[in-house]
Amino acid sequence: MTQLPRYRFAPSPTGFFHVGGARTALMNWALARRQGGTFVLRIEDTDEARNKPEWTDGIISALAWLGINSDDPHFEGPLFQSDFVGEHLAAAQRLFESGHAYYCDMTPEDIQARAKSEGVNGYGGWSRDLGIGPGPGRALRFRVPAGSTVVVDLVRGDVTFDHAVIEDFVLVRGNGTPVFNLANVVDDITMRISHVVRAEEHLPNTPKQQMIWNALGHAPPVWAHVPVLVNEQRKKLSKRRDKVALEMYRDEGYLAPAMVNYLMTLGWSPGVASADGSEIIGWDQIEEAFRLEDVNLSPAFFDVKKLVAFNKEYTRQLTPSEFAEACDPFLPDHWDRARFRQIAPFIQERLPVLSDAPAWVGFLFVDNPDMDDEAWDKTMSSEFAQPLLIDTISRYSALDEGDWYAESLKATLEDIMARYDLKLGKAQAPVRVAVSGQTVGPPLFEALEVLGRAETLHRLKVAVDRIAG
RNA sequence: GGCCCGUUCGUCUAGAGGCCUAGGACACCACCCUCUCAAGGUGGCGGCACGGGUUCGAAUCCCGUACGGGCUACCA
Repeated sequence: MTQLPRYRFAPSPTGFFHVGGARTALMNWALARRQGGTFVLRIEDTDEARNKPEWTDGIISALAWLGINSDDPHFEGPLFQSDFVGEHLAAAQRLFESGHAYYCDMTPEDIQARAKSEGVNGYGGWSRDLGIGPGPGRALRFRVPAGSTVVVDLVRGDVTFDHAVIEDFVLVRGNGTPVFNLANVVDDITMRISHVVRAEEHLPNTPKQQMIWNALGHAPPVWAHVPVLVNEQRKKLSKRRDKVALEMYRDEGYLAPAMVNYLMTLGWSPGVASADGSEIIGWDQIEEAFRLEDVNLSPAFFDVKKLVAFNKEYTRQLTPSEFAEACDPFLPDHWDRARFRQIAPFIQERLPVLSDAPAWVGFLFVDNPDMDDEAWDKTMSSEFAQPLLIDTISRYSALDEGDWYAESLKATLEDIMARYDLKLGKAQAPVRVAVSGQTVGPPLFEALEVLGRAETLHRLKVAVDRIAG
């Protein structure tokens, strides 16, 4: 009987969800689903995290945003490492009884002092044959045997670690609490995890964990260590230096499918799955094509510029109503949503991120648009600006409300500009700045249509007065 | 310091000894299109870290060097 694969994702709650974690979660998710297996979410909850359940909620909602839904049949959890302490300790006891572990009464200070006086590095297995029994303050250490461990890794191949450089590491602290490596392995064993896919930084832990698996009488899982994500300095993305919180990208209006797609292209390529050479590829195809064997070995730079390019592409693919709805959370509450829906199609293919929406169309929702002084000076200093605006006012005034449409507004301005021997590109500039306060924005005439006759004429007059004054 | 991992355009990658005059995507530049900005089109810039092998032939295999990274807790 072959067991269905069980992938586990084990984030530690820290108050935000790291984009690197998002990527490994996505990889686990793709594999678990394609193979009909399970994605197990196990929270490595520390004391601090246990007192802050909102941290865990944050992880779950971040995963849901990515499309990893906890009500999907392939999803299991969340389970909490702290719920398994009993198993951890039972396993420790077995390890002690079978001789794979021994008690040590040296404190970290003792070890340091000893190492110094003996001129050695680290612990050195001083208590391993002393036959010390359990007791307060005594740590349980793993008896690392002679030899070496080969970690068979799906992305990196075989990696050999010489036991000579692995200390007799601690399994249970002097205070009786299990340590990460033990807890990790025991959790995975009790949950019958078959595949451990995680970031490369865990690779040095792996031989220790594999020894525990073996000592407990189990064959180790399939390992896969994917490269870390780095910043432009090629350092691992860190909370302090870099923008790593997935939530921040979500809150700025990056689309989840864009983020998912982008994250998956880091260290992996859809290859032939993408016939036209584009890296824009849907989740279904990712799920179908993703293979750990194809993951690159070197760290990948998290490039926000490219993320933005993906985001624009995904934004464009939205239907107009989907787009308007997606923008909604980023709009001030008092804005007229019907009016926004009118202009939305014209900014849809222009927005880098959804949170930019208010800046693009804000002039349509306020009484007095903010005037960009630089834009004003640059545009209104031309000699044709004032006369052209005056002509525009008079010709636009002649238009009835019933004729106040983008096409007629455009035709009228084209008529005017001919007299000044201007191209539309030049002629529209003073009007645009007068009305919106900016040199860039949505298509002018559509915006004027939305703005309305009265307000447009008012703003044009204000501008003429300002030039005169 | 020790152990481990890595190194193809600026960035993400394709590339499993001849298909490579090293392909694509993002970025950048130019031109076209165009009511600004986008989008789209065309073109351009730009790379196998270095040195030795192996081979008729190496981006691809081996060794070394350099550089980068990760880990080095009774943290997780």
